Parts: sequence; C-alpha cells; structure tokens
Amino acid sequence: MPRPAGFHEPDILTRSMLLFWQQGFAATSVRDLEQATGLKASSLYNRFQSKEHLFARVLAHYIERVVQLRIRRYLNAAEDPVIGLRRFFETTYDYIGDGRPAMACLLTNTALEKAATDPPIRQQLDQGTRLLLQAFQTSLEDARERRLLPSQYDCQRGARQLLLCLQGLLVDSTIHPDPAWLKGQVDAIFATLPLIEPGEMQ
Amino acid sequence: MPRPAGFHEPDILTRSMLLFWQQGFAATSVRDLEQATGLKASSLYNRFQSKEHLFARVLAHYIERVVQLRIRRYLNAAEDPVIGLRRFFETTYDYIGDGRPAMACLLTNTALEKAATDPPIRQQLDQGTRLLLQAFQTSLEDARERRLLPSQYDCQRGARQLLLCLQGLLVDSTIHPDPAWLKGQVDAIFATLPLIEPGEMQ
DNA sequence: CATATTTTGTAGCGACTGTTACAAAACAAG
DNA sequence: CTTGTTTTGTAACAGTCGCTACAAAATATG
Repeated sequence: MPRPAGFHEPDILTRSMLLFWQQGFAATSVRDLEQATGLKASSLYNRFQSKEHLFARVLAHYIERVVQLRIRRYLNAAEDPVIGLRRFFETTYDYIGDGRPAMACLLTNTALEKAATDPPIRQQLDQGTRLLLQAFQTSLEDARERRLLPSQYDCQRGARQLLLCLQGLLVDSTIHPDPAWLKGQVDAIFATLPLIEPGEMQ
Repeated sequence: MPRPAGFHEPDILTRSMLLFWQQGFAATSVRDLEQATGLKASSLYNRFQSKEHLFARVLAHYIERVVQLRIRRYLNAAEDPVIGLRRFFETTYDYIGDGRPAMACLLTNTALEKAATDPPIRQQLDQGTRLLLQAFQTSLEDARERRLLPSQYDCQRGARQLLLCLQGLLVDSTIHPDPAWLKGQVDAIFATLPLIEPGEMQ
C-alpha cells in the first residue's frame, strides 16, 4: 500500500556521516544535509525524528562501517599482530594531504564536542572505544602467544595504553597534518612496546 | 582625553575563556559572551574586532594563564620530576565531579573543532603543544640526570610520547568522566616509563 | 565649563537555525 | 480505476546568529 521510499538508507547515513565527520555536529546544518543527501528536510524529518536522532544513527553507522571495518582489515586479518597494529595506527591519517580538512575520527570529534550532552551519544562513544580496546587486547595477546612480547606482559593495560595513544594521535593529526611527523609519533608509540627481537629469542 | 574603558581586559578574557572552554567556539554565542562579561556586543566589537579575533586572544590567554601556570606549578616546582609529571597528568581531570560538564583542554577541544579553519588559530595550538613538549622533555632530562631513568633513555621521544598520552587522556576524560578510571589510565601511561627502582641502583 | 574622544546602550540589520503544516504526487492493494 | 498510505515539495514559522549604525553618556584635557 504505502509508497516506497525513494532512497537507500545506508547511503543517506554515509553521506550524512561524511558531513558530520568533516564539520562537526553543530556546524552541519539541515540545509547541508539536504544538499548532501538529495533529500528535502521534510523527508529527513519523516524518516529520522530530528537532527540529533539522525546523528545518533550516523554514529552507529560509523562504528559499524568504519571502526569495525578497520578492525577487521588491519587487526583481524593481519598475519603478524604487531604489524597489524602498526598498520592500524598509520592508516588513521591516510586521508591527510591535498589540503583536505583534517577529519580525525568521528567518535573522538564527538567526544570533545558533545560528550556532556545526552546519554545515548555517550553510550555510542563508549561502545566504540570498548570495541577498539578489545581488538587491541586481542592483538596483543596474539603477539604474546607468538612470543613477540614477554610472557608476563599485561595485555589489558597495554591495550588501554594503545587506545590512549590512538586518541592522542588523532588530536595531533589535526594540529600537525604532516604525515612525516605523525609517522614519528607512531614510532614513538611502538617504541614503548617491550618487543622481543628475533635475535633475543632463546 | 578619552573615556577610559569600564572593564578589566584580562578579566573579560578569563570569563570568555571559561565559556569557550565549556561550550566550544561554535556553541558560544555573542549573547552568551555579553552575559558572561557584562559587556554589550558593541563594546566587545569595539575592543576586539570579531568573535574570531576574541577567540584568538582567548587562546593566547589560556596558554599564558592555564598552561604556563600548570607547567610552573607541577613541573618546574617539583622536587622529584617524575612525581611532578604524575601530578601534572592527574590534575588534568580535577574538575570532574558534581555533574559539571567535561572541559578537557581548550587547546585540544579547539584542535578537533576548528583546526581546519584559519592559520592563526593553528599557530596558537602549535605553540601550546610545543610548550608542553619542551616542559615534558626538561622533566625527563632532569629525571635522567638523577638516574631515575636509564642514561640512554631518549627524552625527546619520551616527551612526544607523553604529550600524545596527555591528549588521549583529555579525550578519554570526556568519554569516561570517572576519576578512578582515569587514574588507572595515568598508571598505564607511567608504567611504560623505564623507571629505575631505588633498589636497582648500582 | 567647554571640548574632544571614547565607550556605552538601543535597536535592528539580513542571514541562517531547526522544525513543521499542508497539499501535491507517487505508488501498492482492492 | 479507486482507495489508502506514504513520501515528497513548497513555504514558512519563530528564534537565533554575528554584527553594526547611531546617538547618548562619560570623562580626561584645555
């Protein structure tokens, strides 16, 4: 009976996501969203209840389509867990160059822009970070089992440390959008891992 | 000859600073600034050219009055440089509690909200971070001279690592405004420092 | 006091904000 | 086709945005 919607919802979420990601929540107007999605405001408000509700959906979309994808691609699929972790970190600033605006991470941006506001948003942020934390810990445990890390290495604490550094790296990537500098930052991060060199194995 | 200004400029900057700090640049309106400073918009625009110019002045004020003060109080004045560093990190989330909104750091907030905009702002952010970087390095070098760190410890790299962790901690403090959790994060940060225990000294 | 200079308060500019009422258009089922 | 339901497009709402023109008030100098 009903007239079917003339658009693809995941597509709308992706297009909105890119806007929020680049400009932030407050700086993205409904008119911007209209233009990016090709939908009129009435359609957007018909499908999603408000700009805030749309944003919450976009956050979930980001976790699903960006964070999870990166975890699978760089961490779960890596042959060497340490190399996988390194690739994960180095690809956080891949987008830099050509004078494009710094984008960092939608979750991080949101944390500093809207954390104090409503609980559903903070819950999404918490879920995203827990996802990363768990993935890091798994990689570290994998590395420990392969004797790339000392047997007494605390992987849970290491994962927290890595997450902290990742968030710091994202901040730094907006202040210093310079791949060479950021590469050095990643080197500094991984220099603190008590990696066992192949020659050290007994 | 001229009529003197009926207000104290540093006071205006401090009051504006608190607003930008809590709400961000975009979310702080000129009307908010009027109310917080007690000045009418015409006076604000007479003294400062625009909201953007005022914000740039506020950033410099923040570096001078908050960052420098904290460096002097916790790092320069510390008897033990490592304890000083620890105090510096632990006091970043002192404001948390009583349901107050998360404030993190004005520089960090600005980096993720406005980094892509105008160069003068980014220059301020760069100066603030370089200030911190230098202070961290000095503390680490002090610690190395006192044989709290190995003689071959790379203090420059350590300082970059610490700055990264600080920025990460600031992000985390908005997602998890829980002093106990944050204390654990600081512990994880300092656990990576290759500190020489007193008993290990030869 | 008179004058020159600056700071205020009032009022309002045009543009933009998120949101909505309402009717026209599009479609699936009968 | 008709009916029922949903999605669209148009237009506009009240409110806020950054900002400014202008005159009144205030004050250090002469």
